[in-house]
Amino acid sequence: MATIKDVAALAGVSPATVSRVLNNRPVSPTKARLVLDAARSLSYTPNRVARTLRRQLSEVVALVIPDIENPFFTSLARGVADTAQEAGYSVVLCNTDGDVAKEAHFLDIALSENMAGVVLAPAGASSDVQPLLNRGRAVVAVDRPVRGADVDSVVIDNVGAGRAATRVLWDAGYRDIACISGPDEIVTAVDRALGWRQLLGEVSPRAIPPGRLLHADFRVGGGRSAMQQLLDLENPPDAVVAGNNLVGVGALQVLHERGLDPARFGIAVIGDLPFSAHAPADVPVVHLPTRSLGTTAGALLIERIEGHEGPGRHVVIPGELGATLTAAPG
Amino acid sequence: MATIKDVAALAGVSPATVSRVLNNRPVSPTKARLVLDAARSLSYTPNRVARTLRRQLSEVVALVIPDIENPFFTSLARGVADTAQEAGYSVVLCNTDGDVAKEAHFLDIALSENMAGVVLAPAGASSDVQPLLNRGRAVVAVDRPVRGADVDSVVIDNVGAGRAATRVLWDAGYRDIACISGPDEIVTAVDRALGWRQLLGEVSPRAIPPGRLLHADFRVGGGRSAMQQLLDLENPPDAVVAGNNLVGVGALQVLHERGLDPARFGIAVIGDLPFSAHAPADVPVVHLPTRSLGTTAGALLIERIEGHEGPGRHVVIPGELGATLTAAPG
DNA sequence: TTGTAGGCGTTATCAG
DNA sequence: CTGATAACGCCTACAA
Repeated sequence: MATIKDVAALAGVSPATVSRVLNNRPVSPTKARLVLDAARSLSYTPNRVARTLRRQLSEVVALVIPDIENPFFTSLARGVADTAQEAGYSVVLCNTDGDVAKEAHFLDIALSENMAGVVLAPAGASSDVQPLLNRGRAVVAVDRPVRGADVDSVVIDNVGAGRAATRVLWDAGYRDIACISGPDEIVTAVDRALGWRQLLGEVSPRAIPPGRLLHADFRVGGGRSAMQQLLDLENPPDAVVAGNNLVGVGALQVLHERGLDPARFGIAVIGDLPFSAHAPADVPVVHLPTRSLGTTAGALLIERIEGHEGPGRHVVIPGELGATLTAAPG
Repeated sequence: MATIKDVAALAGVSPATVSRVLNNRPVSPTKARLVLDAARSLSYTPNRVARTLRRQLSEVVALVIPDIENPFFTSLARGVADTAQEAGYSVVLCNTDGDVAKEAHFLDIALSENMAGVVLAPAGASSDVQPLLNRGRAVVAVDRPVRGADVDSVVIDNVGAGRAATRVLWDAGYRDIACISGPDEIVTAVDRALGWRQLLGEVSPRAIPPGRLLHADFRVGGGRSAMQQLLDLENPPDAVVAGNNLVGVGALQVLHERGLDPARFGIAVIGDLPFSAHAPADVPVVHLPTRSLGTTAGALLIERIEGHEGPGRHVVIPGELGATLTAAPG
């Protein structure tokens, strides 16, 4: 592998001059040309490890997410990558699998690899980003805030999303609306359930019957078992709000397996149904602009990397009622 | 940030000894304890950049894929990550978006970051992995082979998958079976179409009518427009083989929009339908063991990293006829 | 504008 | 078993 010295030797200049050319520092055009030619003929690539060691900062940023198989996060990832790449940073993706230990591991790697920044979609109740912050690294939380640290965050208006999903069912005439939300240590799940409860409190004089709120795993399997549980009740509800996209898929599977038509047993989903192969008409969806979530987080991160100081900024992005067909023409 | 020197000073030993303790080299138990305590109290983390610079090899491997939003690849990614992590390597994911330039960029990063290896799902017709190989880095191709370089590869039996999908339709009684495959510069697409053509040639005396093979984009949109095109023919086919999972989703969307029942207009999909919210009965699927694809590729990569020499090994994994419901209970 | 030299944090070599 | 020292490849004062 060619080093900066090899290039210098071939070009007949000092390594410092080569470095200057490569970093656009003032160098005489003659020598610049010499260096460029030499570099090309040796197919020289600067060693990023050495550069990072010296500069104390790499041009890589990490995006740490809890579930790479959830389209919510992959779409978000696209957003982050677009923004970061435009600013000259490469994004590497780290999948924590919802495991706080793995998350800690990746945060540690980001630190000790001298990465410029981290966009973190926290896996659990708390994440230790303090070492990163102490070293002056840029950190942005996305989807869920990071507790105990004043970092920028970009989140969905989850209460609003919960309200919207519930309202659409109420307006359609359903009067006993259950809610399958996520684990109660996840704030997004709590907030969406809160929105559901709020809206019902406003529109309905009656108290919510018991057993109407379920905390499921935020995955297909969680949605399935919760839905089964609801349908097996003595007096099942007549509609349900699915707390996220995967829960929605699971719930729809169960409805379909039991021969229940989504147009009769009401269902509204918070988050777009991924790769839906069927028409949207029957299933109202609160569209969550995941891509924007990502681009916004990416933009905040870049600003921090470029030196923005000050207290944490908190962006809340609203969802909007829309159709199911997200993976549609394109 | 604490360095190895700080730890050495606090423990009253030399940096070399600290390094030895941290790397499990023979050190007297007394000093080892001293070092460990000092390290803990300074919450010392070895600087990976420096370590990598010195060792010329990091403990990170890259997984380079063309479409992070395709569940085929995210599932594969899980497989690679599992295997690699077990062997002590961290996996970072690089999304090329099907863009050869981006792919080249990430390969370059892998090289100049001294990553231990790369699992590559090639984006296009050719990928330049030679610089990696020249430096002795481990490289494994997955999903598609890398042309012009003798690297290990793990691929699906695409011809077999094409045959299986076609056969199930033929056996169900369909006699005019079209095929929507992918771009003809992608070998997986070509092979699946080949399987389709092969099987029809064997079972049917008649020639295939014109316009029955379409090369679409391997995404939902591609499946949609191809399906529309087929249905708009003067004499449309009575069944179709969808060349991959996303094309299958697109084709099913169009069928549904036009009120065509998949049980009457036949469709078989190569690859599991992601997040299907409906019952599998109507849509036969050739299940592709993506996770195994990933774990196998990961295993080959680790072997190479650990020093395995010799010519490229080529693993072909068969698909199997199965049900749609992949995101089901669990 | 250019070159020399030192150091980023770690590990490997070589004495002791 | 342990310590001093050089080197990994690069960048950046400092000096010329």
